[in-house]
Parts: sequence; structure tokens; C-alpha cells
Amino acid sequence: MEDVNKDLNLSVIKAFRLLDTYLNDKQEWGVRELAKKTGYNKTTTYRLLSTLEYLDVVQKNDNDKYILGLKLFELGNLVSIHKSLRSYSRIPLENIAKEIKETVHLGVLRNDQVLYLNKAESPLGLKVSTQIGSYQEAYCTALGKILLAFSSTNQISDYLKNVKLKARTSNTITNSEDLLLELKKVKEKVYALDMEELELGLICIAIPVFNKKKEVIASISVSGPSSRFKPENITSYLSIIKKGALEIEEHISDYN
Amino acid sequence: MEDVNKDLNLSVIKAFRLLDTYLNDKQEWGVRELAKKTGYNKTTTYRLLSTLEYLDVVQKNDNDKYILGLKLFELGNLVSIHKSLRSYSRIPLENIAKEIKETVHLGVLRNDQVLYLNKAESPLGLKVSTQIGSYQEAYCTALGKILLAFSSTNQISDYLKNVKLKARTSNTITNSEDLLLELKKVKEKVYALDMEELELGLICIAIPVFNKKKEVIASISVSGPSSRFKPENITSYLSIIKKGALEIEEHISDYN
DNA sequence: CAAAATCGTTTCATTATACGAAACACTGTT
DNA sequence: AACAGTGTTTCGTATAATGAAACGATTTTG
Repeated sequence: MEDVNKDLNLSVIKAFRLLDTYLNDKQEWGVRELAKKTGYNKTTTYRLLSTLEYLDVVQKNDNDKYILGLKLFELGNLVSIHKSLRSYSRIPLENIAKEIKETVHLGVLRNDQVLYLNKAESPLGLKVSTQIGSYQEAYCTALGKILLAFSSTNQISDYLKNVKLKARTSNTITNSEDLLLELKKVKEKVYALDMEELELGLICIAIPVFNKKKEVIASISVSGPSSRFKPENITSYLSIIKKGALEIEEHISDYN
Repeated sequence: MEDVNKDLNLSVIKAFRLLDTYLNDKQEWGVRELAKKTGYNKTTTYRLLSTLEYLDVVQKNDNDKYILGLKLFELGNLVSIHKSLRSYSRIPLENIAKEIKETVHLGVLRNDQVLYLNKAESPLGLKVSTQIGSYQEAYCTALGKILLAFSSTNQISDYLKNVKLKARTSNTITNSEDLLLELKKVKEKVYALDMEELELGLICIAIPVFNKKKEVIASISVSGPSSRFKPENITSYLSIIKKGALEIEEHISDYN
């Protein structure tokens, strides 16, 4: 933990810690429930929630529980970071998803993790579904392997210093040397696979998106259940994803 | 203004007032600049911004100005309100935009205004571009006319009590009786037009989206410049938009 | 190239306000 | 009827937010 010496506003921090609680796969929370989860006093929690409700940041649903409000939707849509990448990727991702019939993601590296910037979901019932704006470990995802593989050697060694390669499944690469070897292969082949390394039954394939200076600015992946994702599909999948990546690259300026 | 007697947390309110400032079509702000705009002391503003930066709610860009941060992107994507409508409308909206080559919007009524839930932009250079999550007056937009026209008479009269019909252009309907007549016609024809009533040179056409109980739950509009938007197109546009509306309606449950 | 203007940042004394235990009102359950 | 679960209000206390002034660092101006 960094030493944060600036005198920060503790109420504001608490308010956002309350909102962060909604990241735990739970859409509605009561006052006492949130207080217990965050460790805050229930009176404090009540007052913060009242304030956030007044600001439209949260609102009560039919069960009188608090849910995230439309102010966050409004502000979230105003965020300019990666905006062009997010908007220009929309149609290409949809095209890939339509053709392959699996879920497609666009991601970038941020603080040693993969940040999901956009997605297009599989039309099928059994599908991968990720939250846009959420984060995932890089070393056990196809997106992350691409983004790491095309990072500088310094960045990669920093990554290995910062991140513990925890086994998510029996297939997860948990050894630094193995990961370096894998990244080398990924960079050579210009595509990455995740063979049930994050989650059993989940297979992904990813390729890089380049800017006009040939730097990797993002990665596109296709994810599906192992039951549908066969080795013989890889070649055809790759050509479809590459077509989508090219569509994005045409819109991208040098730096972004 | 309502009398808000609960003791709300003033720091949290200030923090979100700072964030609200970004709604004014300006992506980056300095400390003194934000302080001046909001009327807060510059030291207070500085400390609040430091706190928000610590929380990843804002971040500094290359010019050392503050921009909205990825925490807002993350939380905004977590908002569950109208989520199914937003996700299921994505592909139908894209299809309409692709076919008509104009920008398409999906909106609902909220606090007497139109809330834009989703959009698909025209592929052309000259196009309408609206912020998702933002609000617009209902009486001078095609979306708003549809949503008002299919509201109850009570809701409509409440609307007329609350809202002042300000002239946005020389074509804007500024008279309650005229608006009521217009809404009656809209409901009969089951589509609404905005003939440069919000902005000169901007024409829109909208239709309702029904749930399985035949209630209007949203509206779809197509917007384009008057130079391209010809009366003879209306019939063909309507059939294309209706096709999209049907695609959405198939996915929608009874109430949402 | 010096002077002035502007920027973000820190200091410190003061005052406002966030705080929390306890009591409360309300609801649904046992 | 008793109980356990909500969200909400009260009130005295202590903490934390406040802002004028000074600061150092850039950038702009003459």
C-alpha cells in the first residue's frame, strides 16, 4: 500500500466504498447489509445512502433496497478514456460475434490487469458474459497474454514482480518461466489461447489490435464453452477476428 | 426545490457537484477552473479532486488536467436499471442505423424528460450525436412526443403543469393546447415527427416500443439533417424502424 | 530576460459537521 | 403476543472539513 499522506476527504472515500460493494455480484443492498459488509456504522451508512439517493447515484427499488442509480449511468457514459476505441469497436465486435456465434471482447492492460472495454455477446443461450468496465487477471486470459506478450521486456518483468500467478484451474500457468515461454510463443504466432486456464470449460482465443505505428493498443478475444470450441475451428476463427481487428484499426489514429 | 431536511453528507454532495460539472461539454478541468465553476473554495476543490483521483473516479491527463476516471466507467456499466432494454436494443438499433444510414436512439421518460438509453450512430460524416445517459426536453423531440402521447391523461396534464414549453426554434410547439392536439395525432398515427422543433436543420421520426401487455415501455427514433430527411422517406423509414422495434419486443418480458 | 500572472499545493487555527450509541417506529415472522 | 428484523431519528461529543494566506513552480507577458 502506498503511503497516502494528502488529507483526503474520508466521507467521499466511504461513499465510493459503498458503491464499490456493488461489484460483488449483488445488485440490491439494504442499509444494515451494506453497513455490515463495509464495516461502517449503520447510521453513517444510512446517511451516506440518503445523500447518494438525493444525488440520484443510488435509488430504492420496489423492495426498498438500494440499487445503483442513473447518475452513475450518465457519468459513466461521459468518461472519455478509450472512447474512440470503444465506439469504433462496437460494430466490428458485433460482426465477429454474429459470424462465430461466440462472445467477443475488447480489452486493454491497466494496472497489470485486463480491463474489458467492450463486448458483443454470443446469440446462443450458453455463453460467456463479462461486465464491461471490470477487470480480470492477465496471465490466465487470452486477452492478457496478447497484451503482455507485446509489452516491453521491462514491463513484463515488472508484471511478474507484481503479480502472483495463482492457479485458477489445473491448467493455469503458475510458473514465471513457463509464462515467459508462453508469451514468447504468443508473440511469434500473433495469437493467444486460453485453454481452460481461467475457468474450467472456458476457452478463449485472442489477437492484437495495432495502431498505425504498429504498436499494440488493445486485444480482441473470442470466448466459448469447450464443448463448442474445437481446435479445428481456430484457423477460421482467426481470420474472422483479424477482419474485425482491421476494421477497428482503420478508424484508429496514431496514438490512441 | 424540495425541502431536504435529512442531514445529508455535504462533502459527498460537493464531490458529485464537481463531477456534474463535466456534463457541460468539457472533458478536462483544472482545480481553480472547477472551483470557479462550482463556487467552491479552491483548497476544498483541490482536496476533493485528490480524493476522487485516489479512488480512480477522476484522473489527470497529459496536460495535468482532471478528466473523469475509469471507476465511473466501471460503476456506470454496473447500473441495472433498464439493463435488459439497453442490451437487447443494441443489435436492432445497429440494424436500423445501417439500413437508414441515420442515427438511431432508444429513450424512455424520466422526470418529465427523455432519457437516452442507447444509440447507434449514422455511418455518415454529418450525423446527429447524443450522449447516452443524458436528458432532453420531451415536448420538442420525436421520442418525447411518443412517450408523452402514450402516457395517461393524468401524467400528461402533470407534465404540462411541470414543464414550461420554451421555444427552441421557430417551429417549437410552445402552447399547451397545440401540444395536446399534436399528442392526440401522434397516438392515432402511432409515430411522431420532430420537424426542426428542437434544433434548426434537425428532423426526427419516432415510434413506440410495446411490452407484451401492449404498454409503451420505450421509444425508438431516427434523426438526421433536414437536407437528407425527405417527406417521401417517411413510409420506408417507418417500416424499417418497426422491424427493429419488433426485434426488441420479442426479448422483453411483461413488465420491463 | 525580467516581471507578472497563473497554476497546483501546503500550512494552521477555527469552526462546522460527521459521528455513533441508544432509542424509536414499523414490518413481517414465529 | 412476543420476537427479530428492518430503516430512521435524536443528541452530545470529537473529529475532520474548512479557507485565507503563503508557497514554489510554470507559463505568459511586456
